[in-house]
Amino acid sequence: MTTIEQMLSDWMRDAFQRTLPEITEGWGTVAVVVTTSAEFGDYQCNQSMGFAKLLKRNPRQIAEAVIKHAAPLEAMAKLEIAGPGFINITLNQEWLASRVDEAGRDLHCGTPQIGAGKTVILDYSSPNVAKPMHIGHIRSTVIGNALDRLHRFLGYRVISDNHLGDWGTQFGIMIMGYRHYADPVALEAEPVEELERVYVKSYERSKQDETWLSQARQELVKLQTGDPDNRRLWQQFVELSLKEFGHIYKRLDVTFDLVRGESYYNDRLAGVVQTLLDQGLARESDGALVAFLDDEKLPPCIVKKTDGGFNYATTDLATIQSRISEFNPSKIVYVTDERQQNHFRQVFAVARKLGCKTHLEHVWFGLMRLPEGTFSTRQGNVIKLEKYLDEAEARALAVVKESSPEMPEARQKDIARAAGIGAVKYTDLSQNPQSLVTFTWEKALALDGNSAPYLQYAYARIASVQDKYRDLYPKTDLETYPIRLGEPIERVLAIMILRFPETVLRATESYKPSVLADYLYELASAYSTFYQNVPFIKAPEGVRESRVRLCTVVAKILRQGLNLLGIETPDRI
RNA sequence: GCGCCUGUAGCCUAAUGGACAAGGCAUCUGACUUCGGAUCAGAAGAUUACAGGUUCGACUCCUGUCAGGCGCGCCA
Repeated sequence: MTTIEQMLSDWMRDAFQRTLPEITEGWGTVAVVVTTSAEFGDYQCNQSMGFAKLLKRNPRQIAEAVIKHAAPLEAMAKLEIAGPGFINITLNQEWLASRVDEAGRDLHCGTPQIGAGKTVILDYSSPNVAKPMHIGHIRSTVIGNALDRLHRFLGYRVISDNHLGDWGTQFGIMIMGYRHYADPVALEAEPVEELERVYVKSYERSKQDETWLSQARQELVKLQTGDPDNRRLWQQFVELSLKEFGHIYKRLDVTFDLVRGESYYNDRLAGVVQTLLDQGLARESDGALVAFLDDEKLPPCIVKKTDGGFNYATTDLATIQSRISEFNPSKIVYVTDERQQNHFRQVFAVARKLGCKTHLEHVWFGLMRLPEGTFSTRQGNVIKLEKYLDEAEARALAVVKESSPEMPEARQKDIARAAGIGAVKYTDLSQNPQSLVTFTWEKALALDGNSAPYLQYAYARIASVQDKYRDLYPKTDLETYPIRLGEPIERVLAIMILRFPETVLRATESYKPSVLADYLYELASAYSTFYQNVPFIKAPEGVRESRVRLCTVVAKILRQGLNLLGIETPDRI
């Protein structure tokens, strides 16, 4: 299966090549794109202007010649030239209807399986052990998970890996804090909260108390050299943290294929540094071992500290090495906040010097802030993720109770959960990840307008149309009626349906789930117009069945699309 | 100081170098004795931070300025 955009682009390129044989290169730029406005048809090609410049010819004449040379195409209803030389394509009505029919039957709604046979590793979420997840973790988790689902949908073999921060120097401080300050009762009730509390307390003390600090360092060394007591403590921190993270991942419907913390790669660190030394890629500088990079703009990358310890760059290099040898991926994708851009540029540069051929991609997103400034533990304005999700569900529940007071409470809660969590996810997925985000409750948990509940609502209404139809016509086989696109809005819907595959591809290739979210909103919006203005159950036979079938395909796309974003689609809302 | 990123109606956000800059919130008008009103139809709201440049064509690319964010060898 190929997308319409792809098919039309190939066809158009062929027409251009026959028209302008004197041009020998640059054919890759010939492409057909969705029109900017419906008045220009369905798809457009802007290439005439580009070649006109090159050949010093009139772009409209080129466009006319191209149309003459174009091979006949079943899908085509109309080819027109407009403005300075745009070639506008209008698709054939019957052909559209048959493609909608096909998309409705296809397992992937017509999306090509471009990932078949390829492996991709997705590294996202990655919270630190012994610290509760806060609102800053939501973006990596939600965006990473959407990319995860998108890749799987395209046929990739995906290995999602939660690369926990479980091996830093903070564990010396942590162990000291735990031994001296931990409250067994609090530890029982809210383990990770308590771990964070004792960590902060121990950290504060280490800043004033030299003895404390050096004891912490010793505890760290003991841990890293395998001291059984410290090892057991550390193990406990990890387990407690994982248990609590697990609750959140369950609420967010996020699962990982691997949960390997930094500690997993500990044994490989020395080897990585040795390789760098052997290959002359790292050398001693101010007592540390440093890899210098060719790019002037990148600072050198420290791979071994003066105290002999390794740092996160070393770990990431070892991780890459390990992942490649174990999984042989075609790419590795990291989803983190913007602050790590330099770090990954460094690591990728060193990895390539070491001969890494795997495509390495850092997908970064803007930090979340408050209107009054940054989140910080010290100011105590950090919002815990658990609380954020609770608030989202509570707000949604209030709306459900208002609009469906007769509904059983358990049901109300289910819907509130789907809508609340959906809203939270949609907030992060519907905008360009790289923009700066200023957090407000009102914005993050909006339930109207361009939001998850709007899409869920559209879906639920379709589900109810289908139910109603089955009640009224239990014996009719819908499939025996053809899809017909009579009303303009039906045609709009058909075109929207057929754009799903190319949208999924673009969202994945640009690592922007927002591209898909945008599309789904437009689709739901078109559907709402259709729903509100065109009768279907009440339409005459034939038209009625065609419209119900169209609804079914829209429902399928909405469901699939929202699923790719990790957003539930309840049948009632 | 250097580097990376961001600047689009009152607010929040769209727009693979293409046609008149697209939506949502808030505001104002309309639409339920008819398939679900968390909806729909419509109105109003913009010198795309500023100044240059490249281009047939710039929110988009280049240069400079201003404002904000983030980062700048031994924390991850």
